[in-house]
Amino acid sequence: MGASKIINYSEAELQIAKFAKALSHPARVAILQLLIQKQSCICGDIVDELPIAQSTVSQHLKELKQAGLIKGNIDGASICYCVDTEVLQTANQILNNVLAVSILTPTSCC
Amino acid sequence: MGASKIINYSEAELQIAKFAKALSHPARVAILQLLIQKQSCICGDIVDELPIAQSTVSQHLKELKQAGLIKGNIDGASICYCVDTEVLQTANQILNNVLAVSILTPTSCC
DNA sequence: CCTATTAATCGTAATATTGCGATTAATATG
DNA sequence: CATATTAATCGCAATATTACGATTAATAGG
Repeated sequence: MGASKIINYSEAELQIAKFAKALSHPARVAILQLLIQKQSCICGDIVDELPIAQSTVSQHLKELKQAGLIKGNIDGASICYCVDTEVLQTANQILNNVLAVSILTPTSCC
Repeated sequence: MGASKIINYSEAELQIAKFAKALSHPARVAILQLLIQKQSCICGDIVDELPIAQSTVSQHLKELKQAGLIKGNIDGASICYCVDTEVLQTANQILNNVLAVSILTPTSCC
């Protein structure tokens, strides 16, 4: 079955998987980077910057939004997207927590 | 098409996407955590710890291995898996680099 | 040599993702 | 009001992922 089994995963595990999934496609990483690099929010400029169709970009933005990584504000006819800094920091922290143990104990055995 | 378009993504973008994809499933996050928590490498114990079939666990391990996050050493009949600490640190650093700009500029606009 | 044990791989089915064109809804502008 | 512009959504096709049982290959132990 394609669906992931409904198993008792911890909140942290689910959170990490959710954030990771959002970043699991280079196009979404590129979009996120664009949103970060531009100081002010860019809107549909992403379509011009990347060689991807408008509908596809919109879909990727939707996924980034659902993962909570970005926010969108209506601004006239266009929509202004930008990064949710707090969420990004939180995501980074959760990941750091998971990796922390491994960083503390350099080489385990292999 | 399900395949991602072959587009000029940067090395960093592709790396992040690759690592993120490896962590984009809670089962793989759980497996990675198990490998980190146990000081010594555990082998097939993962199957006992998680409510997932052996073949499925093997598949997840393969993906973590292909992403370069874990290593596997043959140890008799069983195989000893463990985390590649250096790679994890590198992955974390690359991610931090991407998020750094966003953390420096707190709220952009929305 | 025979038999467990361990873990990879194969085959298959169900579902998810990706990508795009076309359409739609909403706001701006003349 | 008519018309552009912007971005979401729908529908579809191609492909990827997930999960599992069954099988296979390899080693350990008697």
